[in-house]
Amino acid sequence: MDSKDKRNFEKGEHVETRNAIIKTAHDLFMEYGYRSVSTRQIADLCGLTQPALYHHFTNKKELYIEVIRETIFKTQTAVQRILKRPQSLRERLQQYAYYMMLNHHEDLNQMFHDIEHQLDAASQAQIYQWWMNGYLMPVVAVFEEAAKEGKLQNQYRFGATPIDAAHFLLSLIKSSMEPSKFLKDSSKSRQEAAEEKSHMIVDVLLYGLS
Amino acid sequence: MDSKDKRNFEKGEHVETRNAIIKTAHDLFMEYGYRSVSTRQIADLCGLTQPALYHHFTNKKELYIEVIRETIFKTQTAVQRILKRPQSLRERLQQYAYYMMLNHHEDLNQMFHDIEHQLDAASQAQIYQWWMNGYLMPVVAVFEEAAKEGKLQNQYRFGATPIDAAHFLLSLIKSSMEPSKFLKDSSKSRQEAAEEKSHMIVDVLLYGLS
DNA sequence: CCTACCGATCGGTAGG
DNA sequence: CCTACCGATCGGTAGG
Repeated sequence: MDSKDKRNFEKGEHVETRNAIIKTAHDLFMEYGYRSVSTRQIADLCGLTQPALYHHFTNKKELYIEVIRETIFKTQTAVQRILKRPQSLRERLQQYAYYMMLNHHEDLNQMFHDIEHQLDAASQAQIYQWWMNGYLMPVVAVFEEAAKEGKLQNQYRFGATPIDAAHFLLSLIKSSMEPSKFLKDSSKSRQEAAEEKSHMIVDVLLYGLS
Repeated sequence: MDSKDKRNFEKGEHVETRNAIIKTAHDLFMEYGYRSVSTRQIADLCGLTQPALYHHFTNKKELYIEVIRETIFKTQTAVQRILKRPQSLRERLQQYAYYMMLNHHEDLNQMFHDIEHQLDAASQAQIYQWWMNGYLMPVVAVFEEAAKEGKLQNQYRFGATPIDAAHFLLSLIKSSMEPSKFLKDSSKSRQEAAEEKSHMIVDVLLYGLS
C-alpha cells in the first residue's frame, strides 16, 4: 500500500479505538457512575494504557459527555421511528416502552445524577437540550396529538399536561427497568418480561387502577 | 457534679456527636452519593477531625448503613400513621405522596444505586428487608385492602398486583421529587407544588389519563 | 478526640 | 501509543 492508503488505514484504526473507548466507557459509567469508574479501568478493558486515553479525549469529563451525546442521539432516532408508526396511541406507547426497556438498562437515574453533580452548568444545559429533543419531546408530541383528538379528556380535570404525561411514562419505564430485587422472576426471558411490563405500564397510565 | 453525673454528661455529648455525624452524613450521602462524599467532608462539617469519626463508627460503610437504617425506620413510623387514617383510598395515598415529597428529596434513586454497587451482598439483603417492611409493605397493604373491597377491579385485566401498584406509586413519587430541570416553577412554594403533584399522581394512577 | 502518618488510587502531564 | 511520574486525595491506623 502507498502512503495515502497507510494513512487512511491508520486513521481507521484511530476511529475504531475511539469507538471502543466510548462503548467501554458507556457500559462502565452507566453501571457504576462517573466517580466510581477510573480512567485506568476504561483503558485496561480497551487494551490501552491510561495516558493513551488522552490522545482521544481531552479529559475524563469530555469522554463522559461524548458517551451521553451518542447515547441520546441513537435513542432519538429509534424512538422517533417507533412513535411515527400508523398505530393506535396505546400500541405506539407499548412499543416505545418495550424498546426503552430492552435497550436501556438502569442507567438513566445514574446518568441524571452524574450530570447534575459532576458536570458544570454549561455542560448540564447542553445535555438537557439534547435530552429534551431526543427523549422527551417525541413522547410529548404523541400525547399532544392524542389530546387534540379528544382521547385524553381527563387532562384538564387532573391538571396533567402532555409534558406531565410524558414524564409519567418515562418514570414508570425507568422504575420497570430497575433490577427487581423483590421479585426475582427468572422464569421469563428479558424480552418476555419487557413485553409484559410495557403492556402493564401503558394500560395503567391510560386507564388507571380503579 | 459527682463522677456519675459527669459520666452521664459525657455520654450524652457522645450521643449528640454521633447524631450530628449521622445527620451530616445523611445529607451529604443522599445528595452526592457514597463515593463522592469523603469522611473528611463529614468530619469538617461536624467540627471534628477525620480520624475522630472512627471512634463512633468502625468504617465508612458502617456509617452509611446506619444512615440508611435510621432513615427507613423514621419513614416507616410516619407512613404507617398516615395510611391507617379512616379516610378514602384516594385521600390516604395523596397524603402519603405529599409526606414523601416533602420529607424525602431526590435521595431514593441515589440510595438504591449506592446500596447495589458499594455494599456487600449481606448488607444489601439486610437493607432490602428494612425497605420492604418500612416502605413497600404498608402501601401494598392499602392496595390489597382496596382490592378486597372491589375498588381495583381492573387489577386482573392488567395483570397488576397490589405490589405492582405500590411500585408504580413509589415510582411516580420518586420522579416527582426530582429537581424539575425542565419546568422551573418558582412561583409556587415547595408545599404547594408537593400538594398539587401528590393529587395529580394519585388521580392518574387510579383513574388513568384517558 | 487529637496529631501524625500510611499505602493505594485518582486524573492528568512530560517526553519521546 | 508507550514509560515514567506528578500532586492531590482517599479510607484507615498508631499512639497518645
